[in-house]
Amino acid sequence: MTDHAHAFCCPDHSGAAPAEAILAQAEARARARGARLTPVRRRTLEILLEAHGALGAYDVLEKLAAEGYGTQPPVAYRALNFLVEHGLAHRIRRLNAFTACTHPGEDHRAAFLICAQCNSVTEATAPELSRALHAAARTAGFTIECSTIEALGRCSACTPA
Amino acid sequence: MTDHAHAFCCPDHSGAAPAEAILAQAEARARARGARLTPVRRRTLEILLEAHGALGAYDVLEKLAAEGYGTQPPVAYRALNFLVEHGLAHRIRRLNAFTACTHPGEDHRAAFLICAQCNSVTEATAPELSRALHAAARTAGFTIECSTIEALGRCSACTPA
DNA sequence: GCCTTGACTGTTATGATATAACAACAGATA
DNA sequence: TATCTGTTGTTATATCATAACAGTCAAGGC
Ligand SMILES: [Zn+2]
Ligand SMILES: [Zn+2]
Ligand SMILES: [Zn+2]
Ligand SMILES: [Zn+2]
Repeated sequence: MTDHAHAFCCPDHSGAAPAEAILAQAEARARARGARLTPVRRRTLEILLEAHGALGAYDVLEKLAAEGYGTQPPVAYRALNFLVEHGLAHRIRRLNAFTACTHPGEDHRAAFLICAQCNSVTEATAPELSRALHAAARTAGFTIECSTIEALGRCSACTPA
Repeated sequence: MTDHAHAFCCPDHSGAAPAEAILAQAEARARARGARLTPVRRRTLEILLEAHGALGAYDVLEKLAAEGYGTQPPVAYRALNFLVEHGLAHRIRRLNAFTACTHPGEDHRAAFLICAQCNSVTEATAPELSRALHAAARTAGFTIECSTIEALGRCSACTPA
């Protein structure tokens, strides 16, 4: 499990309310792009939303399998990749894991803040950051297609006051 | 092979000269930190420096093994992790690969520009970028310990004029 | 001198992550 | 109906990474 059991660690998951709103947004976004949020895909997104922190593909697979979906790795990877391609989830490379996008619909270039203590992953929208990266790339004559920004450290809940 | 054979693709490797300078810097830096740049470790760094683009651990292992060093994965991973820990190499997470640091000695937080066409990896020092990331984190009450910034796209050599 | 210690290198074995290739099916379309 | 496309599922395999243990060697204490 890439997950963890700690309570009240993830600011974004302190209430269950936003999950439904995010699912509705996701549904709308998928439809708008001509993509189908099929049962496995939707359930995969729900699983990510239910999780505190990011989940590994095999963690997701375990849950899907237990619910009667396919039992083999491609089932999870396909659903996860679909979600990532459509901006409904993000891949956290440092963790070899995935997390639901906390604000789908917006066209965002986010940075991920990974808490080394409670494993929570916070998605920080940072337009300035994106701008700085593009500027640095331009200086090198490099054209960015996509980027990954991840930081490891302590979240606010895990930082002693 | 994570490597590639394309000629004149990597601006940083167009001449062989800098490699020796970097090795000398690396040696100095290691000694200054009380670390030993042993034969395997040094050779591993050389292998990374000789490579265009980043190399996977098993690519490095293959070369080490061919030269009489150990033949098993831990040999490569240990040397690579040593180099990363001492700032002499970097891990490129998107590629599951490693690249030599092109300017060891400086205490830098770099961004990596990965060319999707020629596989070259350019290390861009970007103080503003680092500053923006720390600012974004601070807003979220997050304290950064270390960070990863990687961009995928086209390098200058692979961009049609 | 000789023994202990700690860092280093090598091994075997295993674990964790990810994809290729193929078969079956369902809804859309002509 | 026949066909096409996208989706799901499977088996098998590839790729990346680490745990645990054994042998080597040089430095420092006795
Ligand atoms: Zn997002
Ligand atoms: Zn935390
Ligand atoms: Zn560097
Ligand atoms: Zn290129």
